[in-house]
Amino acid sequence: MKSAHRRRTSSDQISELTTNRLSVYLRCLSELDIAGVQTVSSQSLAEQFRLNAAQIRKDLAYFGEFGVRGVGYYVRDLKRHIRQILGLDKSLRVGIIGAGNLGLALADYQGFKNEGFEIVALFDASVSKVGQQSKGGVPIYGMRDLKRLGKRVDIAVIAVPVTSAQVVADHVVSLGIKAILNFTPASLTVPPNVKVKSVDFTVSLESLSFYLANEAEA
Amino acid sequence: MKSAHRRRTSSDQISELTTNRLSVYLRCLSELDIAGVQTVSSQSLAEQFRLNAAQIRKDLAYFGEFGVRGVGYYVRDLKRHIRQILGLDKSLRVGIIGAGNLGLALADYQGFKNEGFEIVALFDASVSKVGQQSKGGVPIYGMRDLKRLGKRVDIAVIAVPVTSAQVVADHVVSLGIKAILNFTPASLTVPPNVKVKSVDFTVSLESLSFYLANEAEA
DNA sequence: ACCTGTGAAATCATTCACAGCC
DNA sequence: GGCTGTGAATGATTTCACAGGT
Repeated sequence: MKSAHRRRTSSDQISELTTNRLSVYLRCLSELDIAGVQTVSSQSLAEQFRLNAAQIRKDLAYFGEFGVRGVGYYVRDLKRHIRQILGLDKSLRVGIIGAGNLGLALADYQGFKNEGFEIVALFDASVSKVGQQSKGGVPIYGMRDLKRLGKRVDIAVIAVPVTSAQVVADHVVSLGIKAILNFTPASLTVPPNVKVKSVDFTVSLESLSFYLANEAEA
Repeated sequence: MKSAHRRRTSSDQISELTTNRLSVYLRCLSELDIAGVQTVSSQSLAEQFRLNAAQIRKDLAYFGEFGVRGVGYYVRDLKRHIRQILGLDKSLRVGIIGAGNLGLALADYQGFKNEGFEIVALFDASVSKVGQQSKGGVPIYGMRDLKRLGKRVDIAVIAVPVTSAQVVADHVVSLGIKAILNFTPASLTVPPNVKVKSVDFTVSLESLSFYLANEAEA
């Protein structure tokens, strides 16, 4: 092919399903790289997570032609490209709001540091927690300090009680933060230029409950 | 309509997107119930989470005709129905494997107890943790005890390091547990009659990173 | 007047299947 | 022979739009 590949413009909308899979591919590529594997085919990648090989090729093709016909993809190369696509080439700073059990656990979660996220701070409304730090050494600030330190935060993680979630979200938005990872079950309202991703444990558990009640006739 | 509604049989496959939304509707209905609201229309439910009203009606219609034309849905009634559909009318027992930061945080997470899940135990391989308990009082057992107590567990939550995730999953499956909530980034392999739901924090964060890098030109 | 339940249409996502290249 | 990139086909999900009931 004569590089008829049209560079993706920002008006093309990439599905979130695609970007989620890119994350998964990336993790797999990192493992392959560590294992010293040089090249990988969409076929063998697909087998790792019961996915369709064409889907992997298509996901990648949105962003460029990274493969070599007859060979597959060069692991290092593809890894580098995906990191760049996902914006992981520059380190992102994460602030966690809510230093309860969950917030503290997230602050020390190793998976984040690995891919270049930097947990810069915890914030909590409780005076007794301010000045403390997580086991892993992430300092806890008061909510007042959020205004001052917010400029240093690219992604806000909300791990407060559900009743304060919207207030916290509003605050975070007012500081110009454009990305929120929401661990509360609240359905947050934010302006259109702010992105919220929600992780809802209860929904996940209830989905399993449904399965047990309806489809697990084993 | 003359109740031409065909009862759903177990061979109909309900999409997971639908069951996830049922969870969300349920939470909303609980709030409305507490607020003393008696009836609600699909329209007003839809506005709460920027969803389409027809979608809500369709989700519910898979399971029966719960609404009243011209009126909407009776909040209590619908709440009871959804709880039954999701299997939440019987209390489910949850065992958490891995008593690290995350496992301990999950054990004490209030959201679970609220909808009738019972966290019966934590399990950990570290001898020093066995015999301890979470702040909220969930006891920590050794991995050996899993065999004995596994019969009392309907849903296994995996919150161990990624390297042991598959081993733990195999173990859990061998005990006859049919539902797993996986908090590790591992892509678990299980028999077809076992359901795995995965919560992957890194994927969520990276999805936000992609947004910041590509679509946040605000 | 208002609201549900549901076919039909539209949209979105995945998979197939094959030309083109190594 | 093996593998990518991609149009075309299929499948899944959402939305529209309206008949029918209160």
